[in-house]
Amino acid sequence: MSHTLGIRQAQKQKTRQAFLDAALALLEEQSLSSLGLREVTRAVGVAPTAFYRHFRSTADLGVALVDEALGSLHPMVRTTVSTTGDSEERITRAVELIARHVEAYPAHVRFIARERHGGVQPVREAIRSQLVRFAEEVKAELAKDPEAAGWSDDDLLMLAHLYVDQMLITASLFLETLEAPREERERVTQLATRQLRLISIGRSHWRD
Amino acid sequence: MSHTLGIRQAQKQKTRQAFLDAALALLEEQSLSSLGLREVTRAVGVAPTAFYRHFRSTADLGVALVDEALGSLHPMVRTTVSTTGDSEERITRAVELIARHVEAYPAHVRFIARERHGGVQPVREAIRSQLVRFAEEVKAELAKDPEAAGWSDDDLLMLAHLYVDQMLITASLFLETLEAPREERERVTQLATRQLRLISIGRSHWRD
DNA sequence: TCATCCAGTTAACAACTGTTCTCTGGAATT
DNA sequence: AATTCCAGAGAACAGTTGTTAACTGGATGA
Repeated sequence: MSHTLGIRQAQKQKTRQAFLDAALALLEEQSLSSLGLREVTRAVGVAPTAFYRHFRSTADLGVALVDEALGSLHPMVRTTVSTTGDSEERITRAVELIARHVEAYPAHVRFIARERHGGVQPVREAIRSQLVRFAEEVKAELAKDPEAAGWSDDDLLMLAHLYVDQMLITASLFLETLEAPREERERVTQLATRQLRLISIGRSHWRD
Repeated sequence: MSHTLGIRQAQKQKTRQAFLDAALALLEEQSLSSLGLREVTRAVGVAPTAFYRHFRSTADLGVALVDEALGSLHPMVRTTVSTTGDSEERITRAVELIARHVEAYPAHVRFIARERHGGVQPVREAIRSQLVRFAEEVKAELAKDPEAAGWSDDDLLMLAHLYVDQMLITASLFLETLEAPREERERVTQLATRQLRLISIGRSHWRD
């Protein structure tokens, strides 16, 4: 059910996407709070005033970038944590999936890591609410596991947050090794795997 | 052995500290990469050119702030992780210490959390190297514990990094609840405590 | 006491910023 | 075919930015 957009709407979405792409590129070497409106329009090749047709401010643009970077990631997270295979299998699968994602969308990952605690409040809030959603989804998957028998809701959510934070830490570690020899990337893989393994062990002995 | 500084050097250090304080205050609502030199001098109440007598650039100032925020924290971390009391006792002690520190130096903590993945490379590097030092120190303390028998150096460092990252996550959580009712702060305390407990359980079953 | 030093000042520079108002030309609607 | 709509352009605004050069006056060391 794809409703064909008019020529006008299509062009508008195209320029809007150009804004997002240009901003993301510029944000590899600075923070959102120093990103200028004119800077972005210059990179897109458009008049400064055109910016206002799409965004109220650079903060607004930032919120849109959060949606682009995290919005489409929810199904992926769900299926990754889903209960197929044994613990060790799931861990290596998760770490590899993070590595692939960082390689495929480095700018998105960098943006999220940078602005999660960055200087623009609405963007921080947008990221925070997405991460809370992730944690809730992970919790829902964890609850399906037979190992979760006897776990309180609070404890499940606690573990889910631990996993989500660990995911972000691992992603930003991979980011740093993007231009490093694969020996370094292997080291990060091993580290993240063992950290997840330790958490997994703690999980299986929690009820004691 | 305190060598009395001349009037001149004393004044210089005083204004330098005024720069650091003013910058830290301004950085509560923005990132370092958007902090202007004139903005800082205006806040200090001094001519723009005076800035160059102390720092080459705002990035340089940022590195100095990293030292101020983390440099004096090493002994505290050492004694916190040190092996006195049982596991549960150490955990509650650590969480409370983090809470106190965030309350006492919120701006420092915010600065570190913000600029750890921020847009200024030299500052990121400075923070990274300090965190590596923390991890090494935590590792050294962990090694003293009888529970560390049979642990490889790599595994000890892996656990140490897990603790350091967890420390930062907890600190930034407390930061968000600074102006919230103490009910919220209590919730964060409980969450952080249980996460550390789970890690601790994983640690004690690691050798299996 | 006198010459040196140097933290902070003053003035000026070209370049840049966000935002407003007015205009245009092609798509969309009637 | 005639009218409305609206994404983007153009020009102008008052303020801001980092950096340079030449200066002042009080602390410093001979």
